[in-house]
Amino acid sequence: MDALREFREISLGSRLNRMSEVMMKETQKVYTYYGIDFDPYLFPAFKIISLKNKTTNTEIRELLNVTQPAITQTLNKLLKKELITTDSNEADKRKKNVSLSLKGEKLLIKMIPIWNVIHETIENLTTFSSESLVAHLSKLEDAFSEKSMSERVIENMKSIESLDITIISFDEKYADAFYNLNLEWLETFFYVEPHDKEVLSNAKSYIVDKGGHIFFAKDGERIAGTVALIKIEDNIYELSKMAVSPAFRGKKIGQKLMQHCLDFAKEQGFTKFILYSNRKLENAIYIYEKYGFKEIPVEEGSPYERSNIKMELFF
Amino acid sequence: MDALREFREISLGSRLNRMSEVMMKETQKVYTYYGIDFDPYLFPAFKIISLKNKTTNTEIRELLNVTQPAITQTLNKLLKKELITTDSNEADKRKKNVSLSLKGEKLLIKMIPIWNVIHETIENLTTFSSESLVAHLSKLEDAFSEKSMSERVIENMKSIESLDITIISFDEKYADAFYNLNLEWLETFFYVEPHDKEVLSNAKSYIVDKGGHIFFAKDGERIAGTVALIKIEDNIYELSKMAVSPAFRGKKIGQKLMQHCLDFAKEQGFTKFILYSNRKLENAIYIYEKYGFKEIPVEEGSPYERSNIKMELFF
DNA sequence: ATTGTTTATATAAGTACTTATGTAAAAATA
DNA sequence: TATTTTTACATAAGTACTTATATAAACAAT
Repeated sequence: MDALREFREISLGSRLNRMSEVMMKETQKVYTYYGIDFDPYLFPAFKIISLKNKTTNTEIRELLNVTQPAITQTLNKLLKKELITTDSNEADKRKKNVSLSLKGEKLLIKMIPIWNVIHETIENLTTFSSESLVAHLSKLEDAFSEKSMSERVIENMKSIESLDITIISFDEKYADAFYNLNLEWLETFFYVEPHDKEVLSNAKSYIVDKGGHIFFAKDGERIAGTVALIKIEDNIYELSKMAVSPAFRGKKIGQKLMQHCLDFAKEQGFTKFILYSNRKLENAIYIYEKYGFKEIPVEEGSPYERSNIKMELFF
Repeated sequence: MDALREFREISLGSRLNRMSEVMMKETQKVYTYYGIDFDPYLFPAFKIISLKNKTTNTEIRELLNVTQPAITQTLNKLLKKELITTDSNEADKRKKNVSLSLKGEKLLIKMIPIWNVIHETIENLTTFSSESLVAHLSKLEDAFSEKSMSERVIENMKSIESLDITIISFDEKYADAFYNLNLEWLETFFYVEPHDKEVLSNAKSYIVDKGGHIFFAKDGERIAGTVALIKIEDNIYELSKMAVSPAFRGKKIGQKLMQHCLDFAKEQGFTKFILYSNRKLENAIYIYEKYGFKEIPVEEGSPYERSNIKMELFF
């Protein structure tokens, strides 16, 4: 029995604190495993310094919404580890410029792939439809008690290294995989409409035969994920039906499929991608933006009930 | 701009920690507003002690999943505030029994309605459909930056104090309300036994069909509270199953229900009410005494495990 | 019965924040 | 221009946890 869970919303503060500590400790384990001398508590400040190139105590404080002494102490720890350098600002002698040191930049390069996998691992465990914050927390706690966060991250790191992902075009023998992957994804987030099943179970006639393309990410003979490019008009395609198998989540399959679509588009001389999504899917939209998609107005009578955002990307 | 939000899942640990601190600080403000000398960090341990009646360091530690020294330190703080008492366990001298002190029980009674409103306030803000944990967190942060948690709680406390209550007799359509109100009440103070659920979910056959009565306090269409008169013998009834919805506490719903029962008893020519309660429920007992109930010895084999006081009132 | 192990609690020291306050430079004001 | 106020950062002390370790009682093994 877990009292903080039983108490639900009234003990949310204590429970968030406990979860925070678990995550910090687990992140520390990952760093230790990869022989990295870094402290998860230093992450937010270190990340900001790496992004800003040159910054100050006050600027970091404003970005993180913590107190100024907290930043001073954090910077002192980073200085002690020789990960940053400071010099006094000539224009305003009260200020102290903060930048990454050479050692800091080297560490950054080592940590970025780990951060990416941590991000994907947590995203994978916390992205699903839920009716309350405590339910989301419970699911994450359950996942971590089944297999710890550090174990999951290390496992994902390894499988990313050992996976041999190849991207192939549509083949009728993978039609079932296309249906199952997409249905699983749809059911996680939306109510599946009959039309969805109709399209997914007749992918060839609805997509390929109409000038579109379907790709699969394969690891050996296992299908890891899929994506479709639906022809809108010459050289304009809709990016759609992207789904990654639960067993392959947190392993950058989505990025690989996306990258393949972008490469394919350039090779074929496409001029534009569009896509429809839902604002609820914050994480997905965040990734689309990272690849350069920009939001545009949704037209009247858009093809999907559940879509309330449209994006485009020009090549 | 808020960097922890921008960093999304990768800074989830730091972000949970920040949110936890906000909630603790805001809860402290609510206690201060109501002149209550209590510390939100003590809540989980205090709540467990109040539920368990008699417990130990190790038992609390197991329920909260923190380290044992954390509990020792928390108990020391509660002792210093004189909210708990300890005595050594005779059967096992390593153990220390922990219970609420009289002062602790009095504070508990004062805090319960506040906890209920805090619970409802947070529940209202965190119960909605969302696709990811960070989206849920963002929504809560947005809500708190628009109007702080303490302001919301105090506002809710006040709005509860302006209602139009009417009393009605049992109706099958309110059977669920009868069950939920009583269960919620039981869970606040005791561990619920299977027999409780059996009676509560079959109120008509256990109470009404055996010559008893059930009343509800309504505010518009919202059920605010309930009470039952269980027939013991002709003209002698047990006052029982009184429960007030958390959202309606602190508005004298209990007194209104009690007054209705007394009026009803005189009208019907009843000769006596009896009731069973627990000494922990000081406020309730105080109110019973105000209405003229006098304590009498509890008979052997009284119907409720948790009862340690019996009272009667002649008309 | 003796000895080693486990259990229940306490104590000490460390950490990552906090609040409170100090100091020097810059900006505002009179 | 002189004085006051604000800003940028540092330092000190407190807090709510943690890990490491101590102590005494209970239990298990021989």
